[in-house]
Amino acid sequence: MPELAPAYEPSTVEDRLYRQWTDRQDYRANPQSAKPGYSIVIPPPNVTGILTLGHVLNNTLQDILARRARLLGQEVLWLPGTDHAGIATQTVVERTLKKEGKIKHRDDLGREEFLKQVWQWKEKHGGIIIQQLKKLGASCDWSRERFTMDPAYSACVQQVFVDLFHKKLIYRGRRMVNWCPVSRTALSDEEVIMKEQKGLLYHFRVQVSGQKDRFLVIATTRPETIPGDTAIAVNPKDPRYASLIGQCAIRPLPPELPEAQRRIPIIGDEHVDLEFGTGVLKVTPAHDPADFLIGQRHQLPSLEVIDETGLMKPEAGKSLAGLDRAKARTAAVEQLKELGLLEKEEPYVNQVGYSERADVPVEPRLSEQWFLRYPSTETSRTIVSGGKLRFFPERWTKVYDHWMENLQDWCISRQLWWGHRIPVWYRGDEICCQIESPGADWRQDSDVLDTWFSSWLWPFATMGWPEKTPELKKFYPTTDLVTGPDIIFFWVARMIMAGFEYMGELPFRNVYFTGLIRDAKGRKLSKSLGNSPDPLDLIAKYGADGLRFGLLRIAPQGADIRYDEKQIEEGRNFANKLWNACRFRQQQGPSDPKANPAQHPRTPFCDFLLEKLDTLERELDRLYTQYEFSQIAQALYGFVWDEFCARFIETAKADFLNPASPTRTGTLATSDFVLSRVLRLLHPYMPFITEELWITLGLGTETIILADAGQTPAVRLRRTDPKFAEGSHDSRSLGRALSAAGGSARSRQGKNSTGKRDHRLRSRPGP
RNA sequence: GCGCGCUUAGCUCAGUGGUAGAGCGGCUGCCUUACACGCAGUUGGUCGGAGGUUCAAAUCCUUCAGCGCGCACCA
Repeated sequence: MPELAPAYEPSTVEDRLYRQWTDRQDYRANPQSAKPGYSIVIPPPNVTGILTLGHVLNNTLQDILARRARLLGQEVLWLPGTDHAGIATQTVVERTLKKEGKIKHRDDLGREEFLKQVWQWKEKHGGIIIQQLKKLGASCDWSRERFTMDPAYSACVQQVFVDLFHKKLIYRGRRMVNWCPVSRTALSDEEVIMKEQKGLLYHFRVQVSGQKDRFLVIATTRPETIPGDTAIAVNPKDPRYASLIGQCAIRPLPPELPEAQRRIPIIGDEHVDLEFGTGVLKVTPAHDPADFLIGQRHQLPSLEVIDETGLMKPEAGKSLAGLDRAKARTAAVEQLKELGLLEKEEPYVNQVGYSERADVPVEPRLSEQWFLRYPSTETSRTIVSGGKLRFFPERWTKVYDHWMENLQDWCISRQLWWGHRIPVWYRGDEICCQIESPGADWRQDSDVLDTWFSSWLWPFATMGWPEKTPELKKFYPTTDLVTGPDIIFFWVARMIMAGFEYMGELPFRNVYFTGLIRDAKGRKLSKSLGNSPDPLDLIAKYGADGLRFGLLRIAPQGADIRYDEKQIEEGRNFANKLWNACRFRQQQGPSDPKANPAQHPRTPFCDFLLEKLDTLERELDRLYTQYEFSQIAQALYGFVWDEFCARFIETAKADFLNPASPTRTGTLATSDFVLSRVLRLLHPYMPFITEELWITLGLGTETIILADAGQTPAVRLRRTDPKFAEGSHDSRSLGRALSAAGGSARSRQGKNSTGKRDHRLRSRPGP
């Protein structure tokens, strides 16, 4: 038995053990197994992404659940994989090619050649995050790694599209969508982030047609869209303006146009708020969702003045044409001033939708897109509100329910190249929805599908659907899903609906929502702020176990996490503490893997520790059912540090140092028994160090991964000292008893020896 | 505007009816024969404000304030 080093050195252990585990296929899931199944599908990270602290948190939690399930004797499948991440990946590749001077725009390469470049990029960078997860100790079944653009997976996506099309849940329509002028694609409502914007509210006058002195004053935040106005709306109940309904007004821009072409109707519409602004609304059906609806109600023409890249079109007039939206705003205001029509401008704060990826204001835009009317909505809603599919923390059920109650059709087409091509074919006026091309003279729809339209199938498409595979039989529905609340609509809700629609079953039984990791100042971690530590650096510095344990100990359920490197250091310190407790045991002679304290005379301290261990296990069982991961870490920390090291080991020294002590064998047996249990309890959180100690101490010959299987019942003891046991419920009185009985050996010796170290004291600088 | 959450020691947070807790930090002393990634001590809070229920409230109720988040077609 090699002697343990004085300090735990993760770097000498981790890679070696991980290779062993992989070589021995300890993580392989066997669908034929007789054991009860336990499964998790990984939230697939972006294929070109790199590991962040958020991933560390999320995947450590999954690893804990998976390893715990293995120790409880379950057949575990933790299914890994990556996501093609349409917009994100395409943007990165396009930007890189531009930076290298190879292209100015992806059109320079053409669709086919560009896609070749993306695949090359994926091959080169695609494996990085997977390798990083391995460094973390993730016990995924890597033989089943999936990618959302695998041929089999793509076939699932296409099949689902075709199916929903024929069910008439997918349709094509010319509608107002969120348009990102940078990515030049439509977005779903979920990909738009509302941001508060400090702007100005401009009041300008429009002349009522045929009445030289009659003006209406309109308040707007977007004067650049005036050339696209096709009506002026007032509330029919508004006594100020009702009489004007049916008349016309003269749109001021573009001024060079003859007045007849700028004459627009004044209409009455309930949507207009009497209280807001002046009570008069300009209606731009082509560039505002609300105005679009008004336009439909009144059969107004749509006049597009902004193009797909966010530049003003010629229709906007000669002084605006070609300008960017933002610049056009100032220019339009200048024009109004020159025309003497600008009444006033006042500071104004409003909410503006931003593109999640490109971080620019989205432009509401009228275009031909594909939409999905969600399937299986009722079941999906009640399964959560009825508590059959459980969310942790529970409050997210309300958020989910509210969204499900107000479902809007999902815009699923994207004007991108990287993604699943829409399986729809055209020939003249004919349209055909099927996977294979109907013939050479048919042209395929050029759009691809929203990335989430593929990931919503993840729980079953990764297990071989639509075939009835043994994997699906054994592992679907999955047991737990661990993810962030930020994708509750994007992903979680949609997976539930897809699960019911295609498997007739919920996709997972429990969802655990993690918190967001923030820095010490409470800011989100981000690359641009430079406050985002590299997990691999942390692993190098503190070990994977230290990182995992340190982070988990401060990750409260349902709340954001204030990250501080100090806490990872704590994790490392804890690993070292455990290491040394085992090292000390090792120095007393070989351990007995079958140690049974009940068969030996013991001290009261042994009994107290054994009782504490029972309490700990019961407590952990309870906490696991509640997904209270930080409390589990806290309980383990307290047991190892305070109960085992500070109390038990210190008192055990009396036995260890005295070979003649009658309770020596009992103390050794207690030590072995407790360590054997504690290492297994700690293993889900700290897989590397626990395996290393397990094998080195000889507590088991095989891996600790599959060590328990529920085979170790608690040892029931008759109290060696009833009086002591009665008092033992009060840990404080025990602490006093321990001190009296001879604890704190180190401290006493330290004090006793101070006199002998006068030379050292003297050598210090004087007071 | 609607909804949700948070506010407890200097910091980060546990604690859902019964005499205020942990870790870190601070301070004092220790290289001590498992561990200085450590040990022994010690400091520290009228539990955001106000009101109420109760024998008893950090905990339940009402209300106010501050912060954060989600949803929303007031331009």
